Amino acid sequence: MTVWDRPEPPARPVPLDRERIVAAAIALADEGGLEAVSLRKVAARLNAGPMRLYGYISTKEELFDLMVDAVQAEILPEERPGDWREALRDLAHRTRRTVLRHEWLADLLGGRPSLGPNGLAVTEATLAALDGLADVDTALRAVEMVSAYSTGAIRREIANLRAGRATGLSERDRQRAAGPHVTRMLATGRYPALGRVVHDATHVDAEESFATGLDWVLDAVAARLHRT
Amino acid sequence: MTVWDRPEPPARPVPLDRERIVAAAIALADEGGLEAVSLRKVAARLNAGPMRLYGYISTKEELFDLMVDAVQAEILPEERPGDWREALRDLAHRTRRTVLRHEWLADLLGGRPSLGPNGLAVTEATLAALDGLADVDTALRAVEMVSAYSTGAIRREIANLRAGRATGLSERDRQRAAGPHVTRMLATGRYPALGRVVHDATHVDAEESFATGLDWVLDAVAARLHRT
DNA sequence: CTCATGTCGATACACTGTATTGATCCATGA
DNA sequence: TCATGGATCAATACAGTGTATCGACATGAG
Repeated sequence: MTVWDRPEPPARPVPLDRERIVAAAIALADEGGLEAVSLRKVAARLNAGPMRLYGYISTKEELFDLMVDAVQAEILPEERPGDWREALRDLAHRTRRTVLRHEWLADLLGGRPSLGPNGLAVTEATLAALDGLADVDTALRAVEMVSAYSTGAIRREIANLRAGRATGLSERDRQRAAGPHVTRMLATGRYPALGRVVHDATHVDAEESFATGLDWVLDAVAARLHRT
Repeated sequence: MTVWDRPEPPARPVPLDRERIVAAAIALADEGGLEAVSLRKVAARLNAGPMRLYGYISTKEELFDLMVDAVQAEILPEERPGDWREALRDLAHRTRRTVLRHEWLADLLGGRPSLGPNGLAVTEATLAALDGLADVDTALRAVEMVSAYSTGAIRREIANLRAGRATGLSERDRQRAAGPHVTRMLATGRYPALGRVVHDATHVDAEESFATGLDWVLDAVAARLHRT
């Protein structure tokens, strides 16, 4: 058997690690949303068979967990501002911007506890902002409230954004015209208060709306802090 | 051809409507979570072929929308309490209890705008609570903030509940021991504030935690109302 | 050089949402 | 009364999913 008869040995498989796998999955999700992430496509992007991934993760959910933790690194600020209020505000806005960069994050954030290193670091940073300003119980309550508001508000923002994209209307148009369906519903007269709002509310862009709500929430925190 | 040769005519198909379809889907979701809802299973529960459903809905997402709207009826109170604060609190707690009855709702609520009749009715009821107490802009901001907090907090509660069920630990144990993984992470010393909280925080059950956070949020609303 | 070990990928399975297609029914017009 | 048109429904089909199983093969030890 000469060299010419023998086939080349199979290419040594590309070395793999979780980081590479997660990066590929995130790239897919950034391009086509969460439903574009399939184990087959992730593996294909790494020149590997689908089953190869099961050495590094044991379920697709675990891949999602890793993805969330990876992008949560983008939330962490380099330096902590001195003021607690500024720190909390900054964290909330960084979270929002991160989700805007990775819209699929809205589908996962809050869906499971974030126990990865970066997820814990975000919680740590939030708690640290209130360090020494309140007893642990108050601080915990405050952090939970702020993050509940943030994730809820961000999720709605993304939902509206997607809905707007689907109907092809701009955000402004959607609030006013609200689409033929909502217009018809309002015409029934069964939603008077809602009708007034749709008709009279002054439009504010999403970031400002988020910021205002956040300010209210932070006011609530401030009230409890100073009471101590 | 005698009667004996001819087969019986095929059973007239069971009449179908969206209500029946949605009810079947909700039953499936209540039993086995959202991922237990497949068009095939829903159809089977109604003695119909899968394709039959496409006369009533044109996509699975639409079925989800209908499911959400259907259970949102459970949120609406029979009578509106006089006090705005009581009204908002009641709506939030009703939302929470509804999600606890239908855990899958946590995965959908906030994921898309709720534009069905009941979804709009919930928004209407929330807005109506503040009617005449503030200008439309303030009222809208308040409603958005309260509902962002509610959905965010409820979603986290369900997430924790599921995680606890998965590890078999009770809610109390999870907060203290937090599982071997978190214990190990805390031992690294990289999360000092978090460590203090896990160690020192007094345990409160989920409902009380939700109620407290909600009170803070409502305080923030009150502050803006009286300012007018 | 041989053998055991453990890793990798092909195959397979049960299942998904949905498009297409063909049969079967009812209501209508002649 | 019969034929015909149109609608309704079920069967089949397809491309894709997550994951279990298992055979082959390269690599390290003896």
